[in-house]
Amino acid sequence: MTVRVRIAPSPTGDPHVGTAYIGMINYCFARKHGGKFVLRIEDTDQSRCTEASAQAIYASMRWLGLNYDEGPDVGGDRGPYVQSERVKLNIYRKYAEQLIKQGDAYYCFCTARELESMKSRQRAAGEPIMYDRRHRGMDLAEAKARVAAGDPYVIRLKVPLEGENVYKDRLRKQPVVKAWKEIDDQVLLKSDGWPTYHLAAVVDDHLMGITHVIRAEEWLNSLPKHVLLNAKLGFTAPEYVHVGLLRNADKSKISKRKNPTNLMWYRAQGFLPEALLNFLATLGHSFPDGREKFTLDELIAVFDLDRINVAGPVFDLTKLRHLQGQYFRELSPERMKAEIHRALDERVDQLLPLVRERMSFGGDFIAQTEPFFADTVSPHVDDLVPKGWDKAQAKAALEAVQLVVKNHAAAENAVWDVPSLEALVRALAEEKEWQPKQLFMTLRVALTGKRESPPLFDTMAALGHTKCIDRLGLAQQKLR
RNA sequence: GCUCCCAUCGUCCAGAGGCCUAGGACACCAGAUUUUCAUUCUGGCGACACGGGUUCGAAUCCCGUUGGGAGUACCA
Repeated sequence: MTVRVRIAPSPTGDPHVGTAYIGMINYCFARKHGGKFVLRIEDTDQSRCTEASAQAIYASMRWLGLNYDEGPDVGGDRGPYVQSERVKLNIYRKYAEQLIKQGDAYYCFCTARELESMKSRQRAAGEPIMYDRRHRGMDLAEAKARVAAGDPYVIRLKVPLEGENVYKDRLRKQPVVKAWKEIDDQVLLKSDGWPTYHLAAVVDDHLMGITHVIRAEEWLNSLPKHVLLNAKLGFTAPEYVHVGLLRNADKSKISKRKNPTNLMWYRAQGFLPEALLNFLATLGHSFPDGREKFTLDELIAVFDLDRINVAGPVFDLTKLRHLQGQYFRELSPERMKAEIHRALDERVDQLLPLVRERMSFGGDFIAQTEPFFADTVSPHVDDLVPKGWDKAQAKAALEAVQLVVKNHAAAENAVWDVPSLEALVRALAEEKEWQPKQLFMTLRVALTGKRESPPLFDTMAALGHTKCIDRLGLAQQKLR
């Protein structure tokens, strides 16, 4: 049996680091066993999925070097690899109807409102929250008549009422036991006629000849449904393996509020794909000889699915940065130069509008923008005190602005841009009855170390809040 | 609430009953090298969640407690 594995991301939002993590494991498993690695797009949620997001997934997998043998943009003979296209081929409905015919699924005509009140009643009563199966016993002829009459409906899976599902996940010591009565009669076909994840994934894994489904732990609870679905549909089920979820520092499931989860972010930041992949691989997997820096090919050589850790690892950028440094320093001069150019290009694009009018030669750019690149600036004390002000006043002004700006930066959805900064500082000047001319000069010197600079608020915006706050504080110390 | 999963330094990983006085990496601290910084090197700090079993012997097996996580959608 040749191994066939897949990743099946949903194209909602940015390509996710969790997809890369699971992708890496699947990729290694496939390569290790001379099998195939498939990418399938699961876009059965019509309201949330976008084509742009799918494109971003392809691009980021390619960037990482997680090259799939079959997928939407590379083809393959088990396609199409995008579920929305498969919906149009009527693939899923056929299986849902087969289940109806067999008596393993049924029509349900509950409205969203009905379901909602059912839920709130159960919550109030402290009961488990589940669909109460009110249409499960409906006569099939009657149900079909309602369907024919145009009543909106879904198709639900008939889950056994008693007994339990026992599944041996190769990563866990004990078999996973789950009582059927804990499991809902899952919707298989939605009222829009599209399949839910459960139906689509099981059907496609079968049709695409997937032998091992290696996925995140969040799916463990719905495993019995997938096992049942395979059995009722007469499929030989793939082996299901559940690996730990990536975590935030507080151990919750990794989220973009607490971590950079967007793969495009890493690319934009200049992280090297080798470093990211290496880092991801140290999460949950280890080399028998303890090595922690290795290439993808080296990893494949020793990869062992049974050595994957089930406990969800905390995703901590610190170690990634260390690895990134190692990889970066090993770059050939040519590649390093290319990386530098890339980083520089971005900064030039950002800063050019600020210095454009002050330029006479290309090289002027370096001197003009020096304060933006420097970690710190050293303003001259005399320059910090404009004509008509004394040291104490300049210091008080810097302190006030620093406070205002700090609060602004810490605010929930603050925008660090020119208009908001200008409004902020001008309002302060007005309140304190400070002349903008003098105030702005003090700020300019504090922020850039010079009496001449691009416009103040553009400077602040381009500098970013961390540097602004730091430099405002430093200047105050100079005035003591 | 209910169900399921998990549990070794701050973090990532090693440890498959005696090789464990628990090992490595990152981070942190100290020292050496470096004109400085970074790199590199050396050293230090630092964990088997708790309680019961099983066993001659438990980080390792079992049970319980506690803690954490996930699921509980016509989202995936």
